[in-house]
Amino acid sequence: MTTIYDVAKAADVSASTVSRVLNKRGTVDSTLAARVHAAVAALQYRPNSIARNLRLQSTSVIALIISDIENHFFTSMARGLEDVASRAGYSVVLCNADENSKKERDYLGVAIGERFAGVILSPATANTDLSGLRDQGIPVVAIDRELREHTVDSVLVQTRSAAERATAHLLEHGFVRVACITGPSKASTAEQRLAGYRDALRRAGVRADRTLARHADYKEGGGYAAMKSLLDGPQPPDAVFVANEQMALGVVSCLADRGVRIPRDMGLVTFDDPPWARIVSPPLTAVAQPSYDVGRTAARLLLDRVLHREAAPRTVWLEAELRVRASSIRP
Amino acid sequence: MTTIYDVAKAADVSASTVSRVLNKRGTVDSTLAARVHAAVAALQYRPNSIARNLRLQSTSVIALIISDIENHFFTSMARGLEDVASRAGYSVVLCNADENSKKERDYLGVAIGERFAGVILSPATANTDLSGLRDQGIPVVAIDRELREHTVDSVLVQTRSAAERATAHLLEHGFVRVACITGPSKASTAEQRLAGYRDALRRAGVRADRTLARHADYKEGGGYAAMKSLLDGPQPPDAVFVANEQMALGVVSCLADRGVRIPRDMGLVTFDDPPWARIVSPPLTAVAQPSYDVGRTAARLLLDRVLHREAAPRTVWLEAELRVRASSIRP
DNA sequence: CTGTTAGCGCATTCAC
DNA sequence: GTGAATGCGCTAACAG
Repeated sequence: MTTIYDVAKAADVSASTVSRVLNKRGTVDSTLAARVHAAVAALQYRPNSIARNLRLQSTSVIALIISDIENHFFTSMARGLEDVASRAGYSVVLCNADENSKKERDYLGVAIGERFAGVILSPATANTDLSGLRDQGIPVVAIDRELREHTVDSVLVQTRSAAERATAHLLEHGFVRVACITGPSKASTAEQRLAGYRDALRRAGVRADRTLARHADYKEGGGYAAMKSLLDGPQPPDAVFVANEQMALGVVSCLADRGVRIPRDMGLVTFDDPPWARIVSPPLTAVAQPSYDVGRTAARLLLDRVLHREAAPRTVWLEAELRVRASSIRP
Repeated sequence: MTTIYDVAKAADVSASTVSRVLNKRGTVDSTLAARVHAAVAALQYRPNSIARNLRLQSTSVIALIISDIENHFFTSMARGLEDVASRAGYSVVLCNADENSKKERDYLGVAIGERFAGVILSPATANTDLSGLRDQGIPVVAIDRELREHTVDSVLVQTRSAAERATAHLLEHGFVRVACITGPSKASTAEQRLAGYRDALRRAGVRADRTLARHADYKEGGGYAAMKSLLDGPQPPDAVFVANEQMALGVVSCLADRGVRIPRDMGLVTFDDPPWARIVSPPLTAVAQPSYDVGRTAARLLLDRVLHREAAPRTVWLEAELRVRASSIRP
């Protein structure tokens, strides 16, 4: 492996001069600088970031730890994050924790061990332990899900009120028995969306015992099973509010299998607006989260935090938007 | 920051002993080991991987550089890779090059600088320069797309023959004027899929001047535009073979906008079998790639390569599977 | 079985 | 404006 000393020897200067040239620090005679550049090119020298990081006690890598790589919300967010971060000279690496607290812990361990410049995290549960990062002074921004301890910067979506609007929309369009399929109760988003659903029913004067909710796993299979169980229940719903994209897939699939037509027999609104929501028939009414903006905002908070370590933690709330399509409009 | 020396002092042993205990090397008196563990816990010590990596001249991080994070093929592959790699003690970080050669170069630079243990890459173009990695002795596995220089391990899918089967399938089902929408010509997969399409037409005795192909960008908008251009052409097709998932989205969307019904007015087969292909109406006939297996195989090749640096490069070909659904069957 | 020593590659003092 | 010396935190020789 070629080191800075090899370059120094080839250019007939000292290692310090090579370092100065490459990092544009101090001033170097242009003749020497030219010799250094020539040597670097000739030897194909690549600085060893590991040694550099060790010396500098810092890196320029940001880890994005997400809970589901198949979820469009996260991938779109990754774009927003990367666009901001890379402009500021950081690289972003993505880690898929897969809704699994152990994997999440492992990746947090990597982030600490490798002394990443920062971590952006969609916590698997509200109890995710960030003390390790804090101890090492690694800035964190939590996204999408609320943490029990509100000691870190966060970017959240107004998911409760959006869920309420979505449910109210179904009620306004003549559906009378609206069900809700939400995510695992350990995920704050799942609870928020469920709460918004209940808000809407309450406000519409629906008796509490007529709410019809199911918890599932935020995955396709869970959505399918939950829909099936609703259809087979004593009083099947005539509309359903689904709390994420993957489960919506399962719900649509289940309804098709059972010959239940949307929206005639079953109104449908889903949280998340994946690309395919527009092309299924009928197109799905969806709550679109500002995922790209979540990523950008998270990046900004993180970069701010690097500069102002001691500032009070901030939480930014972003709005979601209801996009009305045919699946929620009675023919 | 607490270092190994802080722990050593607290446990009243030497740094080497701490190192030995933590890395389970050599043998250490159990009394001392207990003291070390206590000190580690008390001080919340986390080894600095950077220093460790510098000393060891190696890391245990594998980079997966993909060309489109929104493509289900890649995310599913990431799972396969991670399942194998993490079992072998490696962490996987994902880098999204976004079909962009510059970003790809940047991430390769990170991988070299950080001395990652290996790189798995879906090359943006066949000319992607891997000499930097080679010079640093970092193992590489190319996936999905063929490189001009066949000097690295590769995992590829038999995409040409699969494309031929898909096209032949349309012809067998009574479609007579089958078009093809493929990806950018710089991507080898796009050329392969186009070649397979042509193979099928040739074998079926269709005159070469009756082939009807469009290059697009592998994205939704490109698929939409290409379909539009086909419909507006002098002799619109009665079926279309689409070369990836994102473009299929655009194609379906375009056909809906134009009131062209699938499969009555237009047969459709798509490469890639995203989850939504089953729930659109009609469900789409699709060429399913063994994406998860591609990931696992790539991981295995990479791990093998770590052990046998000098072995000849291997290329593993995997089969794709045609999944027939309603979109290609004339009513 | 344990401690001392040295060096991984680099950026930064400090002399010159 | 330049070079020699030092240390970031860790592990592998080596010596005891």
